[in-house]
Amino acid sequence: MQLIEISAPDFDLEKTLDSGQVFHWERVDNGFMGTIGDLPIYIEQHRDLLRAWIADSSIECLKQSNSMKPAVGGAVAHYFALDHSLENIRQSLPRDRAMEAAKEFCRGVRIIRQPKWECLATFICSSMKQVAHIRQISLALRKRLGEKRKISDRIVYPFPSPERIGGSSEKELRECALGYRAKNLLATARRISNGEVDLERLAILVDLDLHDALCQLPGVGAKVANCVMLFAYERLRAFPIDVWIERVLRENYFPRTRKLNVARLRRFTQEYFGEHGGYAQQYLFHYARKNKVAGGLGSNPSNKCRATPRPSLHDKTSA
DNA sequence: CTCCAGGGATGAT
DNA sequence: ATCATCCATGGA
Repeated sequence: MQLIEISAPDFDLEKTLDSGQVFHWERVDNGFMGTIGDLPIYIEQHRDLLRAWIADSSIECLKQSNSMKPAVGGAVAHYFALDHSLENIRQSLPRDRAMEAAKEFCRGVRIIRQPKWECLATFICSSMKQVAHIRQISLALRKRLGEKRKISDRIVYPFPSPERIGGSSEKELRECALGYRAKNLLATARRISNGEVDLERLAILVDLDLHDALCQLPGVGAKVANCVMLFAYERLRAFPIDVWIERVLRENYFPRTRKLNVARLRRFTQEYFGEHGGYAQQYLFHYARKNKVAGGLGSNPSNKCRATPRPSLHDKTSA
């Protein structure tokens, strides 16, 4: 075991890992066990300091660079986006009532930089699933198809490659509780593993083109594309609209608008929340989910007393 | 038991 | 273009 310390002011590890953007970190002792890419790692936060432990076996793989600790420290800092100026980002967000409450609640929450395939695959599995179950699916996939790694006396499973998932079967994926999502995950994995699509190369595209390219993949629509853009492609303007966020937007910004199509909602989010809209979205999402409120008036998602049935979400418009 | 979940694809208006 | 329906599965 090797300890690396990283300075991390204005950062909340626990809230960040619990905010529904990443699904494979497990609470262990006073910290979290997980992986950054293929690197198994255990991380604790002590005020403005992160303490990360990696296995001695991981060090062998990194021996080529004679400066192993700075490399790992840099990888951790990059993954958690410790370079984002949350002060500037908060400053750039709107100052309405809902946003202010979310900002305060989400102090220290960062949009992390996830590996592209891991993020894409996980969000393909996320459709019509609660956060708890997405975590369960991620674990099942990693246990079933991932390569077992040891750190101290614990075992972790990095996310399996496109080749590994593409080389499995729909039946095997269904056994990971993916249901109808298995077909989509398999098809997308194969498009990537056979070289038809290169997720790294898509990074050169501008937002609109990246959004279109991602939506070509089976199981990827506007919402998942925006999640992947935000969490894996550093597109901080991307604003995924799921059922929670749709409720938040309706109740806070369009309290009594009858006909509010998704195109109009999307136009509003892009203009109103601006260049760091993804942060606004994540803060509003996490605040609403953790406090079981959409608006500030104690309304909640399981409210049975709404006058009209909640319209279904068809988020087809381009970002 | 019922209801719903960080939706997408498809087919009918 | 917009809307309805179906798709598996498990937590609440």
